[in-house]
Amino acid sequence: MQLSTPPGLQAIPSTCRGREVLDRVGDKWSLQVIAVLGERTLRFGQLRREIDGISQRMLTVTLRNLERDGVLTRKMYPVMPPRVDYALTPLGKTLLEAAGAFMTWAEAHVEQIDEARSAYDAKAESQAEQA
Amino acid sequence: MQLSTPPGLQAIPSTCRGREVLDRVGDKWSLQVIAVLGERTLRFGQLRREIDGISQRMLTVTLRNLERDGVLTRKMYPVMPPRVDYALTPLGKTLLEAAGAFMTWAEAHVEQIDEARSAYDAKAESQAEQA
DNA sequence: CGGGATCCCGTAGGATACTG
DNA sequence: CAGTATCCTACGGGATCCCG
Repeated sequence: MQLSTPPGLQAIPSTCRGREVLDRVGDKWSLQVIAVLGERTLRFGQLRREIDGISQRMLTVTLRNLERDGVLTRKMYPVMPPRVDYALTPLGKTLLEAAGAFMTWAEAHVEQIDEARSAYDAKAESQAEQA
Repeated sequence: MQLSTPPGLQAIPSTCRGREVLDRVGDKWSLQVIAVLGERTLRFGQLRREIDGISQRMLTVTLRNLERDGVLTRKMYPVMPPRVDYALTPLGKTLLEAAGAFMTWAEAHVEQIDEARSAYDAKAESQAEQA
């Protein structure tokens, strides 16, 4: 499946190793973690409080995966009580920018999507009552 | 959680209605459907054949969702055998471009991520055998 | 051909409890 | 504080069969 990019349209490279990346970063929490770490280095508990609704389990899992992918670093201080700092790597920062551009698109069009959704649902409903 | 965009880093707008969009388009098949439709209008069966591994069920639900969101149009011809054409809307084309930029980033860095992963796993393994 | 209806399963991810 | 360990459920998504 080779894409012959039509004029004016950027193709999604469909060798699609890119999907693997999306599988990793497209989950429920990764982008939000990356977003808040884009601001500054944070500790575990700070992340937990900044990211609304995340469980400590999912925060741990998400952080481990992103660390494994080289997106962020984990720095542990052997003190009591324990302290761990998380920060984006250079790779993570480029990811933030790339994803940010997409999320900006999403923000810009979410309203338009809502309208399309309402219109679709209204039409579907009016057709349902004909039965 | 308001983001004060640090210098040089594009923030992910964390009002994060954008997550809803990602929830929709970040699933297993949506981007691939959008990608192949970026080339040209296609019929159901053509889509099915172009997108490797998709089941007809998932193709149907994916198409319905994207139609509902105003990303693509569904045109039915009342003939026998049935014929249905799918095409991107203008909204869908802007989505393709935004997502394409992100996927391009993913393609560009997937190798770097693989390396990070290998390094991480190797280190984790060497630490495991110390126990 | 282009689906809808069912059945079924794996897994992402939430809640809770315990630990160094 | 920053996790790890279990348990449990909802749901994404595959396989299969049927229908206009």
